[in-house]
Amino acid sequence: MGMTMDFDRGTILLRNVKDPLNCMIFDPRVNAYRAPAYMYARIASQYPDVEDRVFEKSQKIKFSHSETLRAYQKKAISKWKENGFSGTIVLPTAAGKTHIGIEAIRLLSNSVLVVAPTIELIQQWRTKLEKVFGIKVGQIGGGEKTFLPVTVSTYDSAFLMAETLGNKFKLVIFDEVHHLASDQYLNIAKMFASPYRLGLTATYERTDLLHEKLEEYMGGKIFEMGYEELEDYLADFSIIRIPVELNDEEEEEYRTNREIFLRYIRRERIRLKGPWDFEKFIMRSWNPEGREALLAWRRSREIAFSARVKIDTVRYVLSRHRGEKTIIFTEDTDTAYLISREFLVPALTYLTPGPERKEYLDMFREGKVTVLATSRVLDEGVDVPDATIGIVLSGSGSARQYRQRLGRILRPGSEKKAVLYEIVTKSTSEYATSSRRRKGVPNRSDDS
DNA sequence: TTGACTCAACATCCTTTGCTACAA
DNA sequence: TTGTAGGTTTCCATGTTGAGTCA
Repeated sequence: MGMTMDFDRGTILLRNVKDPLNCMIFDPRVNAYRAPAYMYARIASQYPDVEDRVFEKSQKIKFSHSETLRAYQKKAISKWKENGFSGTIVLPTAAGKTHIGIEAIRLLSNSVLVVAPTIELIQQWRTKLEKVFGIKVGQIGGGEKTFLPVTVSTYDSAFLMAETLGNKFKLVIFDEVHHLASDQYLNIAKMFASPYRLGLTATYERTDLLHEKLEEYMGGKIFEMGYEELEDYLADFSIIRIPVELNDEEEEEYRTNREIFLRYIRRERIRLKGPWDFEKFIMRSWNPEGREALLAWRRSREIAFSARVKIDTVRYVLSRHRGEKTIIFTEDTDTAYLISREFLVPALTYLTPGPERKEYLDMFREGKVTVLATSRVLDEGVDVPDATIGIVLSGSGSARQYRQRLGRILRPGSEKKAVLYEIVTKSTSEYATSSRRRKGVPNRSDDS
């Protein structure tokens, strides 16, 4: 009796195993060994004589198209090849990650699933792939369930259908692969048998360090290039931090609230150091004092975010760049709408319905409006027309968000010098937050 | 198909000096 | 002695999105 290998709802089922590997667990219900599907390639190479029924007989697809790649893109691809067609490539937003994906697909000429976080992104991939290869591309997610040898899908749908999709694609490409590291989505990587894997992102590292888990499933980071090395291709840019002062009233209120918060954590001996410590604080705050401290912290943050003087500073910056395309980023929706009312510009938040969003973005592209106020919606995923000026009015300490926002004003081939302004309230915790997020981003700042 | 809901998942949320037990 | 690591598995709130349901 020869050994056989089948795909069974996200696992590999192995029968007649003589010497099982560590990753295999005996399942008495079916009298066979099981291993997570992602181990497929490793198992297959361990047992050359196995009868492999995991994938349907391989359907080589001919993709007649060759991309002309830039030098660094070629290098990235060859690294991926050297690594056995697996691993993650890290490139800034504007560096043409799609081209790399297309080249990867052409290279393997096999069934492929492209996974991306939003419907908009998978549609972009779909359109692009259909155009480049001249084929029909399937889509799973966003109300569709058409399954073809080349298919795009959202993370959500790929997760929901991993049991049935896991043995259909030899290659999986994860766009914005840092999402894959989260709890549920990681199951996609585990339940897919695909031996070839490509991750793409501009921001691999996560503050919660979960990206370390991607090593096992995606083959780790194999190529990285930052903004500095891309200089030749990108618009010239600079970063200017503008410190502003709270007015007396705000200062007073900020202090009061800050005190309440600090007093509590000092008394409870809560240290806020790592990214998980804040969770602990929340967990331990199931009491009136804790709640009060939490609310106070929230209030103080709010004050720093929406300081009156920031509005005036925005006015000043706008006057210096009249007519240039400008995006104003905020952390909360209220401030985005405040800016919208104050300067009579459109505001884009998660509350803005789809068609309206499109309309605003079109107007911005055509230059009918030159200023957009937005919360976090434009941070990732959406195809935003190029802007040359960015104003970060408030933001989190996330380096990812910061880079993404910077990426919004750094499109290749642009002649104009791009400027990112950061308006930060002095003597509040916002200053530290600002420094935290700047880690790993080229330091081209002049504080003024 | 659209449009409204609801629900679930994800991401961020931080900066400082205090205590205790253990390892080097 | 001096340094350093250090247990709750979950979720105060807000923002954002995708999937699913039902009219």
